[in-house]
Amino acid sequence: MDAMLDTEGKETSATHGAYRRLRAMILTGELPPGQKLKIEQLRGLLDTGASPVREALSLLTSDMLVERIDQRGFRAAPVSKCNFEEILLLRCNLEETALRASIANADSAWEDRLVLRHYHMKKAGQKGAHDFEDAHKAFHMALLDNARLPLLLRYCSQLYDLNIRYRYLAAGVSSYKKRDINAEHQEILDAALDRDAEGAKRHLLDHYRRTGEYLSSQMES
Amino acid sequence: MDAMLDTEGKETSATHGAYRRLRAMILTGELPPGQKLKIEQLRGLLDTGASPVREALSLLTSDMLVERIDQRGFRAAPVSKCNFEEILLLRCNLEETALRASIANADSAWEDRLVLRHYHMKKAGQKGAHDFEDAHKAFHMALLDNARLPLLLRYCSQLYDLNIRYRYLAAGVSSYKKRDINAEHQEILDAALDRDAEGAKRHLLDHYRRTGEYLSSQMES
DNA sequence: ATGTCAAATAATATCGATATTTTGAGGAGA
DNA sequence: TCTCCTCAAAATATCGATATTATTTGACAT
Repeated sequence: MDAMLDTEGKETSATHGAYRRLRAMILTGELPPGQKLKIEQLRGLLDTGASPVREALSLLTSDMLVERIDQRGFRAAPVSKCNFEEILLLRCNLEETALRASIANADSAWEDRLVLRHYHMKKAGQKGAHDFEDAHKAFHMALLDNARLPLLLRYCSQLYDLNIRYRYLAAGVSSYKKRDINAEHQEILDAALDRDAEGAKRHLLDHYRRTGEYLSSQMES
Repeated sequence: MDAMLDTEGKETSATHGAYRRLRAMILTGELPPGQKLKIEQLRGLLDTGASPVREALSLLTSDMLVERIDQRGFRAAPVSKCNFEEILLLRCNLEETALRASIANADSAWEDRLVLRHYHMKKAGQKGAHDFEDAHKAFHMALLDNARLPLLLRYCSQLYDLNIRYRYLAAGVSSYKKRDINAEHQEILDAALDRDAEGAKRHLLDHYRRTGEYLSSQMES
């Protein structure tokens, strides 16, 4: 009998809502690396109870976006060049494995999915849409998810998120899009559709390493 | 002024205590795969409040030992041959990377650590000590931790735990120790001390694959 | 006899409050 | 003047209770 105030009604549970919002704030840098995350402060910011905030922070700990310190609460995960380079290294390693397995399982349903994801990403990119990030991730995950290796996919997804956090922190998404990544994505897509594992892997890793060099160069802080 | 009842006093926080105990119960199979984990039931079992139990389950979700279902609570992660094989695959991939990086950074301090861990493991194994598992994991992690890649190490540790869960579920620890793993460990250690990356990797992966075949054969259920 | 709907039951998710721990400041002693 | 101890203030961790949500039971209609 609480008057059904949730007219927006998007979130199923307060915990999940807090999780998504905090996650977005950390990924975009709105909550800067290393910042102390006080329950009370966040409780006010998200206007919800302390329990959902606390549980959301716990969940973010698994994603390595939040660190828990002894009995002293939580803080946003710190960043470092070392950490960034490790993320890049692991992504190259794991995504190569996943991509090869995906291509090994290739079928026409997967090809259809790839083409669609790529199309949606291009469309979102042209409109400068807010959901380009989501479409971009969906395309990259679609490249990998035909491997049918859920643990591996989970790790790739985690590392992907950690990486775009660095992209946001370095310069925001705009400068990233200045480079012609359309051509790079097209190359990856074409190779995957040709079931050319070696070529797809090369294009994909080049794609990541190029972004990596760009970000690394901006990170002399 | 609560009379200082915690004479055992090992646990720093109720949450962490609940986490460790639940983790152990899931790894050993005391809480079988797929079982519904009701808060009330666990609250009684660990005699603590509902909040620590809830938070511990959240943390275990990150370790992929517990699954969260919609708004219907938690359950112990299910097992399958597929899942086991994926764990084995990822371990081989990730541990090879970590081991090579560890050896590339080799120094005498690391060698000392390795020798000590190996000695402790052997000692615990001879006595049939309860803490053989801990020593075994410590040795394997010591092989990898000189890579100084914390994310990678974390993944390896997670996968290690998921793997010993299958070992417990298949037969308990006893039958595993029947095989002569001492020789295998010695080969790995010697190759690592020789800074022979290729040999160490071969012995390590053989070690895992042999265990994997043994467990796979027992898993026609 | 069976399928469907509704009420009862059980479990979860959330809230408000308390107790414990940590942090910081200020004062006493060296 | 510096160090260490004590006390106050703030934040966290935990508990008990409530409201919300799912599940089951049972009755009724088909």
